[in-house]
Amino acid sequence: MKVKKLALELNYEPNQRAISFQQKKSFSIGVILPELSEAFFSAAISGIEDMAGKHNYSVLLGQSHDDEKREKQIAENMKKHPVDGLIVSIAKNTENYQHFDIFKRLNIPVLFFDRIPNLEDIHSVSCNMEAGTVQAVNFLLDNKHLVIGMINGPEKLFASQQRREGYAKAMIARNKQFDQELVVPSDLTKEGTQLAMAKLLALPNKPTAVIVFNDYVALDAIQYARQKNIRINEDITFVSFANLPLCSYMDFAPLASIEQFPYEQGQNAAATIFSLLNSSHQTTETIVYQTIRMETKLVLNNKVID
Amino acid sequence: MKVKKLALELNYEPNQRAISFQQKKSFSIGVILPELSEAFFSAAISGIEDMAGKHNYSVLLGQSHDDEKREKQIAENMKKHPVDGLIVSIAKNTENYQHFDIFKRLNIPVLFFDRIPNLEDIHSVSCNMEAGTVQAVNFLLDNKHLVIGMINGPEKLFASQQRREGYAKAMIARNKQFDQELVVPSDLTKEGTQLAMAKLLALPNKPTAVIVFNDYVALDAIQYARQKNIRINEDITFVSFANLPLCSYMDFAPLASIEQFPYEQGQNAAATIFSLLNSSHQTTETIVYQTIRMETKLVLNNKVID
DNA sequence: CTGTTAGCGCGTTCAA
DNA sequence: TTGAACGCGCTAACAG
Repeated sequence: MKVKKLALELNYEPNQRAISFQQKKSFSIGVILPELSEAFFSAAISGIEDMAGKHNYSVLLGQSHDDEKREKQIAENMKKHPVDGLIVSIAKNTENYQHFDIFKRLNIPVLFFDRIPNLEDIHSVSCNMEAGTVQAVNFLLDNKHLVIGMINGPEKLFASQQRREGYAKAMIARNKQFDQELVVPSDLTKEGTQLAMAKLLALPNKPTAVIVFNDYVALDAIQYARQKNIRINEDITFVSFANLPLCSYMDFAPLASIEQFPYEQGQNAAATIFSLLNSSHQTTETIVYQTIRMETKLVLNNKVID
Repeated sequence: MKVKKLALELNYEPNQRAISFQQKKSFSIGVILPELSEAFFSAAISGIEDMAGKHNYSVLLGQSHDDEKREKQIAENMKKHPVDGLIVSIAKNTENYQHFDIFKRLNIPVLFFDRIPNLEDIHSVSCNMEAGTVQAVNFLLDNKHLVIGMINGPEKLFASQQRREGYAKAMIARNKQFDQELVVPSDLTKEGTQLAMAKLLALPNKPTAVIVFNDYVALDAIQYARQKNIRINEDITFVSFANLPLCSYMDFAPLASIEQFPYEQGQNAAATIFSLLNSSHQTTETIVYQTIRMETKLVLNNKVID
């Protein structure tokens, strides 16, 4: 107590750097995201940061710009720093995950988030996109749409596979025929999306509704359709993923969105990392891989002006 | 060379933690922002992160959610970590800057960014909002608008003072009368903005153009005007600040925006911090405070659909 | 030029 | 219960 009193008097402050060094802990977790300026990811990091704050942890940020090389370099940086845990949303072209192997060797947990590799022996937090797509299809079928198109993402993305899978399963579950031609991929650029939309419109059985990979893609698709004088959500109804907050200010936005709760997903990811950090203290021999699937929710875009 | 060879063989890797400890450097800079999910800030951090990467530095992120208490706590965290430098965009209600004083004592440079305190002895990177507002006023005057309203931000914000100042100066420079009543504040919430818009519309000399604090506020103002059956950019023209990328997808958005180049501003802020870090090595007796003002640019919102 | 050592600030351990 | 000493991994200073 004498020490404590004196410590306060001299306003002594422990040197965190020394503690980090000695404890072999940095009290920070790394987060690697493709693009911070996308609403989904900025909401996610917001959730991660808030949860980290609650655990008195800091967040080290890296942005891959969807570039595998940059992603590798950031991972390197995070390893050097080093972080106690890592949350990663992989770049859209990343197919090699070796640059995350070192973390396993160093006993630093890596948790994949949203954009997850299609692997078994990893920790992950993501949305159940298959179920989400089923929700979308059911919504459209319930609204008497018979021909449903889909503008999907790049085929190698796990998220694209899940959407396709959900689409097919939902149709079959409702005793409808699943037509391959109604699913067209986009590379997520405006041009790619326009091309995809053009393909759908050129089909003999032109769709009366389209499920789109995400809201950004939806806006491009809608823009293209309007240029072709198609009445949005009348001639063709759009349903999308993500639910951008700004959609409520738009006159022509998807009728409904599959909400993925990025903020909550981020919180969940961070919470999971912290639980892994704590459990890794114990001498658990076998690693139990956390695969957390969060449910999506179909929400109508409530237009403020109608 | 023998050592180097052996080091490679054993694939020895230096322990960054020990280096940090010994060198008293963490090779990371802290960034405190009010809200990451706002497009402006997410673009800014993108620029900061990219610049930091070039210097092999990491970015430690904190989000104040415009809460002074939270801001304080994050600053505390950053100090403990500790970071080598700090970039801060202050919360909108922060009026006390004492929680940043400790950094000065620790010889850790603090650079204020965009939301800057109205003080002399600080480093800062921000936009010249006064000049930006002059651009906006001139644009409107050139387009034959005689009565120009302004929905400003909270009056104690430096950014609000600058806009007001710019408005007044621009009018006087063009030999027009500056009418106080045409400047109404909003607390930046939707309700506050609607109230402000209502005030403007109730004036005897109703404005034919309105300069709005930022694009988010503009969208609320426009929404309110539309509900009153006012034709946007016909009955009343809107000019705003920030230039949200999604505006190009909207049918009713401000006619023009004062672009603030958040990404470049972020890069600039980071570059400035690094120059401060290097210069603080030398035994410079007197601190030269960096006050960097970046110029804005008026851009027309090019509608893709017209 | 090469090899050795002190010491950074903490927590832990061991001795008193 | 209290206090002294050690060692984490590195770099800088110093000695050979």
